[in-house]
Amino acid sequence: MSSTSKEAILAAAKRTAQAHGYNGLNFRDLADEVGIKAASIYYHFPSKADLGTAVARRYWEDTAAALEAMSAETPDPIRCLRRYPDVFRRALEKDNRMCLCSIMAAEYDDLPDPVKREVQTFADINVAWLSKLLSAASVVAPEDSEPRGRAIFAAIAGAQLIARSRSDVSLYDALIDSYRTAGLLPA
Amino acid sequence: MSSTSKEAILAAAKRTAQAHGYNGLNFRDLADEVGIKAASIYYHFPSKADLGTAVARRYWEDTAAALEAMSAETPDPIRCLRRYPDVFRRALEKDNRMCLCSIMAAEYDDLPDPVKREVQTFADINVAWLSKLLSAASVVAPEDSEPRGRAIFAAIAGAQLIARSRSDVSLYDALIDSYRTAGLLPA
DNA sequence: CATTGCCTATCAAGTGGTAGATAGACGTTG
DNA sequence: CAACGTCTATCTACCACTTGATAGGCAATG
Repeated sequence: MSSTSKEAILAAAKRTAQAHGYNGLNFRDLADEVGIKAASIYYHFPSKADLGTAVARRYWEDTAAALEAMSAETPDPIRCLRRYPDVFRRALEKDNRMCLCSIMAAEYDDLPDPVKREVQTFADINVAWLSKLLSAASVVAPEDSEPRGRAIFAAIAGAQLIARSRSDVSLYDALIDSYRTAGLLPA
Repeated sequence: MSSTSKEAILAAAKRTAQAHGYNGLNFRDLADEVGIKAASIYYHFPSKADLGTAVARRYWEDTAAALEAMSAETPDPIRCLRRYPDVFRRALEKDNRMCLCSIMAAEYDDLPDPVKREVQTFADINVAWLSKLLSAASVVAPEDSEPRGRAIFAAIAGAQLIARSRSDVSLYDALIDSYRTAGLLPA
């Protein structure tokens, strides 16, 4: 079997990065968690930048798959859109973590360029998914679906950020609720 | 005059932290920027945690003053609320920086407790100011003004975060625009 | 016997923090 | 006035530790 280690490294790095960001990643702790030595990580990832890129790419790939699964499972676009905030809620539930790409957006200046690109792709796939469903649900005019999708994505990222700064998932719920009341999210 | 250095350190630390966060602060670079030696910073701030706390406190104090000035200058609450997003826009204009407290919210797990408290206070004063004006402007029912204030604050923080990840101020403007269209912000 | 996957050992750079010295300003006191 | 002690603000010189990264070796597998 080729490298179960590689997958384990990716998984551990993802968890750590969701709590401490790209800068919070370090090879020693990562290796400890996986059960190998720090130097061995270099066998699988030639540099920290490569590891960071792989983690961020895997993250949006997984998210894209999860979103596709969600819209397959819930064909009604309005009901499906209603479930979208749950995706971001789950990170908070799991030890007050964040969306990997939000935390990396905050570190933007310190990110290697390839990592930046993956972070942007994450935003792109979210906005694309949202705007497709907004369009399908006729929540907004088709030409407004992309800006609205972007707005929803940004607002939810913000809600997660603020809720995290209080370690309070219920604050996240309250914010999503307010977005609905205000008309940003379909009620 | 007692320590112009202390003020210079605070100012430099604020600038750096708005781009690289609390973890991005380091005494050598800070000292270089101010024109003193790293060890000398310890004369003014006994530890990095103390420096971070002082920076964050100063930040919300300045913000509170700016918000008060704004509502004094623009008595009409609706017009004043319209100006609120400008406060966060200015950070992006200045070399793609962020609100200090948003970037620190992302680093939440690595923050000393006193710093966390200052970060939360920043959110508090913003929400209080917003909900006061929302109430005065009768945008929402008085009992809904606080949740709505929170929602606006979170959404704007999110817009700043996303715009930063693209180094694109015009994206921020577009997001604020969408918030207005959607009804989150008074149009 | 070459490749795979991991190891030990080490490095250079950078980190927050400490110890102790110094130079000048200031006020008090003989 | 001059000598003294003290306070302020800074310095030089370290230290212990962490970081990403490299070199080279070792055992198993096919």
